[in-house]
Amino acid sequence: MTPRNKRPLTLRDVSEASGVSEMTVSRVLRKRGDVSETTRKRVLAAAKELGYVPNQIAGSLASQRVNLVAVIIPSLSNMVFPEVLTGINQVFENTPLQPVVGVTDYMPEKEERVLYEMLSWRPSGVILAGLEHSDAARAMMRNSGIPIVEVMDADGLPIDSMVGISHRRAGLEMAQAIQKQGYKNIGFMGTKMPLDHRARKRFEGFTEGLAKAGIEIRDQDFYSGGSALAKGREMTQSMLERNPDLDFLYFSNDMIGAGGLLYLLDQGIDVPGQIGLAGFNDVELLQGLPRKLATMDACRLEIGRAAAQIILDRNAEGTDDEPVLQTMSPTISYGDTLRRDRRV
Amino acid sequence: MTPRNKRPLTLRDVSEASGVSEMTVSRVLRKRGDVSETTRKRVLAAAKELGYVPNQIAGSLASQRVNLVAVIIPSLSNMVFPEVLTGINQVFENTPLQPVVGVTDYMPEKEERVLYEMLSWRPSGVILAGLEHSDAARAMMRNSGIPIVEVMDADGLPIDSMVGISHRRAGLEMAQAIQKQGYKNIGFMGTKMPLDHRARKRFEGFTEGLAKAGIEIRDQDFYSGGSALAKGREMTQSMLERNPDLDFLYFSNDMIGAGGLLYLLDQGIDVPGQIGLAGFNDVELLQGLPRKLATMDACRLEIGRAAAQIILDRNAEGTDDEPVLQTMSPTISYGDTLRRDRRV
DNA sequence: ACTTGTTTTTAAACTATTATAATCTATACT
DNA sequence: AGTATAGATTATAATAGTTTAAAAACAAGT
Repeated sequence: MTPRNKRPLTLRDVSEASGVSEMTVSRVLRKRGDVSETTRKRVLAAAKELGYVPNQIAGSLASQRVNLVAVIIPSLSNMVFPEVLTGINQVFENTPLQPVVGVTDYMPEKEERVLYEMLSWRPSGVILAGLEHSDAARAMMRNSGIPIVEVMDADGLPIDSMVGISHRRAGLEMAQAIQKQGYKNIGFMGTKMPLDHRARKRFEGFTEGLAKAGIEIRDQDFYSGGSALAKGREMTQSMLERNPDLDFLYFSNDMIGAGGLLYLLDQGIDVPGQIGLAGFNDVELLQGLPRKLATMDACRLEIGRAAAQIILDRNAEGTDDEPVLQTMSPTISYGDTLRRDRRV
Repeated sequence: MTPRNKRPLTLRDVSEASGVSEMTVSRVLRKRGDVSETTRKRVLAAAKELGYVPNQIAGSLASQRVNLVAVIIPSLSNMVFPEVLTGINQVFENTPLQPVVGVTDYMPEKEERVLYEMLSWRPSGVILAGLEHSDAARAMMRNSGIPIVEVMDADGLPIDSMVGISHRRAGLEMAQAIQKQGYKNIGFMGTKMPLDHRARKRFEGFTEGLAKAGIEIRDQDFYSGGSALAKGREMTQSMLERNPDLDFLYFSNDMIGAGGLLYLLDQGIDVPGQIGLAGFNDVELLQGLPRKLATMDACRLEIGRAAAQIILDRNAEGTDDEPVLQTMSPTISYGDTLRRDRRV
């Protein structure tokens, strides 16, 4: 094997080992430019023998090109964001581009810090969740001169490109569907809002939708932290103890919705006859529940794919740098917890 | 605001704007070395005015120091790995080090590719899941000259440092606990093994533990892909149809275990009286289930924290580069699905 | 020997940091 | 007051490992 070198290997080492210039080695390893088959083989052999790994730091500095794409999301424990990531990964799979993930924990200051860190690596693009950012963050992105894609939300003005759904509209449509099915005494449960803008917008759309039909939310409750499933159980229990006459519960996400559903089934309550339920996101988890929760697909995979594609296109040669605005339309999945007797 | 510059900003721009040398600007921005308060303020003002973001590429090349730590995990959709990440993040929070995540999808070739990519950025360390890697990957890591920490598994020989639990032992201990409680007709369900070494080791330990008590697994089934919860339901159903006399089901992870639990409760089967259940991982999700699944904590957070700490220590001044080997001991949580009448 | 076209080399970026040198300031001493 | 000197502050020059662009070397065909 290669002896324990103190000094890390450079192009020079490979060039000396193979008897050609550093430049030729560089061209061989990047598969760019013409190199005779003979020298190519020789160089490759030498590189492998030494165990040489190119130094991207130096390469990127010289070429003024970095194959990294900053992906900034609020959380990894939400399952929603990893799925967006999966979409991004799919598109970047066979390209030189590579996503680098940063997590903000829903905190604007942390988003700003992470963004600053990321931009200091001069990435080829930025994909970040949401449209709400600190002034400083916005300024940094505008000044960066690289393509920016804000994802998952379409209610607002993007800095550059945007791919998402209207959460306001999602909430509104769910409200309409619920109301059309004759539910009247409606309770809401969700995350504490100031942090999660998309949840807030859904809630606003929801109340607006109900208001149009002259209905007002009868009870509401918010949580933060802890196991969403467990919170769903607890909150549902206490809400029903407060308001036994509720006939529908709208949850701001599927996890607490699932918790609520499990609680109701436990109690032997008729779903959706006595009480209807709906969540949001269409997470995979729901497939395994005894009854399928009504929900709305957030188009996570598609959003990730579309965002990555925009970055990819923008980095291609000779493209106009026009911002792309893409709004996707989620559809309601009625499942087994939202009556659909009357046609919508 | 700053005009739309074509050329990205450099230290030189800030130095010209503030009338000092580039070096001084560099020192101010890095908060290193002595700079008078007067010039410091002037430089900071100029940098902010211009919207300058330092170029880490150039900085890292010059200083021969990169504040990135490569974290290579098999999957983001497993929830187990994001939690390890959380632990890592906690430790790196207020340090200059920053984790960069790469995903392998449990594929050795992809692991090799990702590792190569990561190493080409000359990170300050590597944290990666598991002890099984391709020869090429192993060679790269040995040659890299940076601290390597293999995590989550302790059954095998690490390249450098190691933090994890013995999955073999975990399986074995669960087997003993089950057998001690008098369960005799035991079924196993899990992921397809060739990909997931840790699941395989648990299984091996489990069968070994049963064998010691003269028990043999009565039925087993493996899945891949799809919603783990749903798979748990389906597999449990079909296994019980095949073998109605089973009195215990051991699942290779909590998610399919939860699926199995929900199915049994649905069917009105007495748990743990008629059939006992156990999973593995102690995922948060379990908190919200109607009955708490017996499981074993995989020490995910602690493992992440310990691994990060090792990298941190190794990067500190004047430290011996001794490999650290750390084996954590998971404990059984009996929950409500594993009898504990007879004391262990 | 003279193009022509391919292959390889040389020299100059790229943007910061490290190390060293130069300058400035304030204090102490004659 | 004048100057030496330590200590603080700032500037200059060299360097990191690659890539880009231009120049040179080489081979083959006429």
